[in-house]
Amino acid sequence: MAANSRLTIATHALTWLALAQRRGQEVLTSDQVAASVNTNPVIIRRSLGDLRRAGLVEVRHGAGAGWSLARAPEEITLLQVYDAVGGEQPFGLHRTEPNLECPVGRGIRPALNQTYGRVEQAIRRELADTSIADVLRETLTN
Amino acid sequence: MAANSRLTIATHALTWLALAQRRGQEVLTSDQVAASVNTNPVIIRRSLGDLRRAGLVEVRHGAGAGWSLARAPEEITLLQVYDAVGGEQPFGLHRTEPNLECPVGRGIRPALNQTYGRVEQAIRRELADTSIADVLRETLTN
DNA sequence: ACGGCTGTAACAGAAAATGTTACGACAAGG
DNA sequence: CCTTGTCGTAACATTTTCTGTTACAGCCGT
Repeated sequence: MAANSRLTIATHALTWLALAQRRGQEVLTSDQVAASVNTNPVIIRRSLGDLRRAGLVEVRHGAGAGWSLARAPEEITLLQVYDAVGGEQPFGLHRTEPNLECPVGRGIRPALNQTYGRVEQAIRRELADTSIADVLRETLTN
Repeated sequence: MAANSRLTIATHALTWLALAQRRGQEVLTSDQVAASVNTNPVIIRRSLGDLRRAGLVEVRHGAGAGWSLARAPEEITLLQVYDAVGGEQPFGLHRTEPNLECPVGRGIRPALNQTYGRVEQAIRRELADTSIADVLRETLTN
């Protein structure tokens, strides 16, 4: 299984920003976030860069720079994060085009796209139901 | 995106077996299935081997060997296929353990597991709603 | 102007999925 | 019982993707 962890990394960063904000810390640097996630600061800058383009976080440059949430944790859903970091399809179609001379090879891709589309919608519904505030609350109770 | 195509390959093979069966062809060899999927016969043997272990297909050895469905196409759901081929999680957790000295690093994995578990259940519900017979019908209308 | 931090390119490394070759095991049919 | 065609699986090659790392230019408070 090659599941990527981008949604996890981004959610972790946002949750950490939310907690820091609540504690009165205005901004966090990518080094500080990286220390919590336990990875390289560049990974964090890439991830938070995606979130900035989606309008979920703000960045300050220059001396005393760093990241902060662009809106309240209750207003950020995991679906927004998923879209921001480039949501991936759970299932891939054929890597090489199937044999179009076979009736199954010809028609199966649209048929599967239909089913896979329903799965994707189900995923989106679940992700839309969870906010960063929810994740932070759950995180602190564990 | 690294989505793997195992569910797609397995479903394609089953759909092709279902159509062949309806046409009166008792068994298909892995070469014949591979020709429709447009891949290597070994890939098909591996995939159908998973399905055989799950009781979804039967195999005949020796001369005149090949594969056939072990039950009616209406009785095979994509959820069974998903489980047979080793369903993968849509989202991965951190690759390296987060910093456990940080409250977020300590509690976020169980929190995310909870949300990711709900997503997984939603996926399973959708897959359970589609059978190979459904896929075959959709495939032939396209 | 200085210093600290972001933004991004470029490359290295690792991991996973897929594709390929090869060969032993097996069973139907002569 | 021997031939023939196919499965089962190991071993390896290839491709792709994700992650990690280094490096450096750009920005902006102080």
